[in-house]
Amino acid sequence: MVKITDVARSAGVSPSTVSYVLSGKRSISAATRQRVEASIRELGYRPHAGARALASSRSNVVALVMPLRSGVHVPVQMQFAASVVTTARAHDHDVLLLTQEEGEDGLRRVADSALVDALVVMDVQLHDARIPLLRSLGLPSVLIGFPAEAAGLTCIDLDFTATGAECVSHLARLGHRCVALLGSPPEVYARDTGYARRTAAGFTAAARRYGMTSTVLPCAPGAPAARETVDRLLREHPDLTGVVVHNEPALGPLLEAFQRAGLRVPEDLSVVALCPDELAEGADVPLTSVALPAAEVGERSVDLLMAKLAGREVPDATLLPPQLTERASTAPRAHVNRLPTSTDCGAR
Amino acid sequence: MVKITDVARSAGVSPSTVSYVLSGKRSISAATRQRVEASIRELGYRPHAGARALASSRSNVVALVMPLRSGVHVPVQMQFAASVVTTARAHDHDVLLLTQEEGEDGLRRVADSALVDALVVMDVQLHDARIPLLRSLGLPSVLIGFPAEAAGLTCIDLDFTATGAECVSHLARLGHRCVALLGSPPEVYARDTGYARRTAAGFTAAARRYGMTSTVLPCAPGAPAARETVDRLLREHPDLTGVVVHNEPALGPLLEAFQRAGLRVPEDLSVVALCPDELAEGADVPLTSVALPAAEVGERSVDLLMAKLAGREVPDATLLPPQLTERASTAPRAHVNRLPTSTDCGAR
DNA sequence: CCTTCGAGTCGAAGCGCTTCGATAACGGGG
DNA sequence: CCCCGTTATCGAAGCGCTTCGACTCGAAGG
Repeated sequence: MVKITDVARSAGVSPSTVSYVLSGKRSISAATRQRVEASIRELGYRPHAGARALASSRSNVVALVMPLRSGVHVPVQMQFAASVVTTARAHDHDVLLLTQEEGEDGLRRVADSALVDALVVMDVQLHDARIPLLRSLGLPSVLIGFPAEAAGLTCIDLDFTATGAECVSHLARLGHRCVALLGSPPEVYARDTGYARRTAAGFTAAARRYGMTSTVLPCAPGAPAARETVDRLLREHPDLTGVVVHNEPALGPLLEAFQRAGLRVPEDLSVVALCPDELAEGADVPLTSVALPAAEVGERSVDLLMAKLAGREVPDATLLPPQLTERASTAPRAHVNRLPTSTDCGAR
Repeated sequence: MVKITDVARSAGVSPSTVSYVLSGKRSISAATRQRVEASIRELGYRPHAGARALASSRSNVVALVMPLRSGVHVPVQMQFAASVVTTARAHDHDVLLLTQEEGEDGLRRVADSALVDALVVMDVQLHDARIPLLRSLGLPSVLIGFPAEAAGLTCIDLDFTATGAECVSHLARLGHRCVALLGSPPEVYARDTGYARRTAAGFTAAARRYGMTSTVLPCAPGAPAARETVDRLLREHPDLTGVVVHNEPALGPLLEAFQRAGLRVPEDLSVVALCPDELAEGADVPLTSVALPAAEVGERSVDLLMAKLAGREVPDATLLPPQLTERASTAPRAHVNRLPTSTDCGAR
């Protein structure tokens, strides 16, 4: 193994000079720098990560805590992870993979042993047991998702409130007057998930602004439940012409249930989905949708982390604006003129 | 930060004794051990990973090289990753996540900087550029998949030859006499993928053993290509009653094409798929299938790695036996008595 | 002309841990 | 009773790097 003293000898300088060439923390004359860099290349020198971590108390590794078997759409998670790794590498950091199951002990372990400098925690719940720990750990961290008590923590996610609103706007621009949000199963609203409520809030508020009739209906998984939900919806709102579906597993069954109820998409019913683009594109009628921008979330979270590591101030909350992609499942409300303001709707 | 000298002082022993309690590399009296362990717990001591790595030249981290954006079924990759992380943790190791894109430089980097002790490399191609590097790196590694020149490398994968054979056996037991393997697109066979050929070889050999008529047909992705393949297959083999599909993206289109051609599954045609269980279960007619045992591959690869790290000898090749799960898509050939040997077919 | 300052370099002191003798205490065989 | 082999423990020497203070040298300022 070639070490810093070998490089130093070969370049005719002291080890500390080599170190300063590498870190840039002190000025080095151009001539020396070049000699050192040549020696490094020639010898194929790579600093020993452990030694470096010990001396500098920086490991240049960030932990990524992933829900490795959860229900969240897995390709989206992958995209996120890929983006985290790529961005971290761009900042000269590596990524240590932790599973959700390791839990609080795992976080404490990697933090206390100085294995990592910082943490990215995915899939944060409203009342997440890890929150107090993260506060006390003394390592910079970024959370994907917003817990109930987010003050002092750095959190990032899609802006679900704006997403709910954006879907309504889109339908409003198409002339729809009566819309519904088909959301997660009831237990999700009750449970620890902030995004469901925020979407609903944005949806409802926007509908009120537009003077539209709106409902929010939870929807259990499974085809029978979907049929039931649809039946009830159409019974209670016979003039419904637009729905927003924020429930990935129920999406297919719901669409089928609408079809079975005699509604064609988009002629009789416009549908906006909150789901990955692949899913929206793959549907029988390609769906107008808002996707979770996983790659961007990953990149931004690492950027935030690096800023914190550099001692810079970062905002507590980062909300990414929704991007609605118009596809075939939404159309102007039949027999109604499009509103005069109707324009392109955000598909970029 | 609490360090080993703190523990030593608190327990009234020397730092080296604490170290030996932790590592078990020298005998320690029960009394001393207990005092030390109590101090460790009391102070919440965690060895500094960097210091440990420096002194012991062991980082207790393994690298996992993943194709983070590839075409392989993503949930299967996730399952694999989860299994690797969990198993590694059980051996007191952590997992560093690398992307395929980091390539050879990435491997060299983490190896030379002693960031990791060992490597798990997924998605190994027949002529993988990383093979020579892995040989020269001096770190233990395990490859998922078999390169052309595997001698001296530790490789593990599903036994695709046996898989091809097992599918044929299943069909044979059901009385089928004329079968086809619908495989990957032509370029995959030409290109760098060992498993496609091995499946085909096992398939063909088994068919010969059973005295069956058999064909292997590549299949391009997309519905039109699927229809074309099916048309050709039925034209050339009018008495075909069983097919094995080893091509995940083409699976749906192929099934549709068969239906369109007037063949009902399983009444007119028995279908065996090589695909994840979820996909097989989710099909209109649940498919008899052989799944890639991702969790087991992950666990076994880490076990192999740990054995190598411990200096034990391990087999070069580990081939996991296929597990065929019988579902609704295969049935006895119509108007033909089941073979007398017909029994339960391997669904466990 | 002497001081001051910054740029550039070096030497040495650790960072927290492991590990290799060395040492001591203690039985047991000759 | 002495020597030897265990067993249990300690002290010290690093592991390879970063970083801090100190030093030198030349240029700029008074």
